[in-house]
Amino acid sequence: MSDDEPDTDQTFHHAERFSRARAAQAVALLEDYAEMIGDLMAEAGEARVADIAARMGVTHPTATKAVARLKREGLAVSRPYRGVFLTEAGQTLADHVRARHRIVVDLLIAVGVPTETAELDAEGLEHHVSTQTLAAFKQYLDTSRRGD
Amino acid sequence: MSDDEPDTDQTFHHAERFSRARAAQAVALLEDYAEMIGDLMAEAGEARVADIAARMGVTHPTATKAVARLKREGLAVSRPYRGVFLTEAGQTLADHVRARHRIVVDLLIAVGVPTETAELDAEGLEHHVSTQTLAAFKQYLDTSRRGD
DNA sequence: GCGGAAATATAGCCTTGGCTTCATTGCTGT
DNA sequence: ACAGCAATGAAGCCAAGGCTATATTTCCGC
Ligand SMILES: [Mn+2]
Ligand SMILES: [Mn+2]
Ligand SMILES: [Mn+2]
Ligand SMILES: [Mn+2]
Repeated sequence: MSDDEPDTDQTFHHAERFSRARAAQAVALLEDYAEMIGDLMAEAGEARVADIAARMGVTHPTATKAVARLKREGLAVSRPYRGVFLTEAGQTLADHVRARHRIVVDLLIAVGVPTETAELDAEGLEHHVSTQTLAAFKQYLDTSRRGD
Repeated sequence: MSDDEPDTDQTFHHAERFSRARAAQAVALLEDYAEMIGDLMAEAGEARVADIAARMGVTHPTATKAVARLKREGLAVSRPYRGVFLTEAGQTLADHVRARHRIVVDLLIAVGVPTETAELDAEGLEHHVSTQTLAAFKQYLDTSRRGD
């Protein structure tokens, strides 16, 4: 700084903000994989690595690596050459993520975003929506549905 | 899949969505650094690595590496032991990112998110807001400001 | 002018999350 | 029963983005 630091606390707030965004991003992949594995189990009865990879738009080894991380974090289990299954914790996460995803899409649509665009943007957006923001979204959808 | 692939195109749409989210994330850091360097130049007349690192909440070598990537992408220039400067392209990006950031914060507040929370979440959210969504946000803010 | 402190650069390490290539296993049809 | 193909696993490469530790340069006060 050119002068004697009149903005030390502002700098701190900036740092805090970026730090939170990085933290959110760090769990984004786990969230998406958990949600998707839950979807596949519900739709097809099982979640195979090949299906996971296809839906994520990545190669099988990449999906396998992600599954390994899920297992390490206690969110999934799997036996060699068998499918992938969510643990209790994984299922809970999947359900939460799915619900949040839907609310984010609905809010985007409610404020005028085209449906297709809302679906696309929500996939990245959702991971940065805090519980407070999610609550505000719910409230908004509720009151705007009621009184129109 | 258990049966003969009735959802091939749905799988494709999923993959497309995740692919877009990954692409957005890949440029998020460049966007934040560009915006911040622009801010520092406007506020202090120059952007030093130490200040950039402090605001990003990161160590100096990390900031230096990010600046190296900015230079590689043609968004910034710098001479050893001197400050960092945005190129024409970098300045354009910074301005665009700053404007988008503000609109995202404003929209969050407009739908009922507490101000402080809006500031925090926007830092991560913004990078996944497409031009279509941004346009919808602008429109919403405009009409809700006009007719209340 | 110079010496010490602060800023900057450099080197090297780690994890994440992509990829390709190749080995191994499972499944399925004849 | 088994041959061959599909699915999975294993190994190893790369870039991004974080870190620590150390070297170098600049700057400022005296
Ligand atoms: Mn997502
Ligand atoms: Mn999602
Ligand atoms: Mn940001
Ligand atoms: Mn921002």
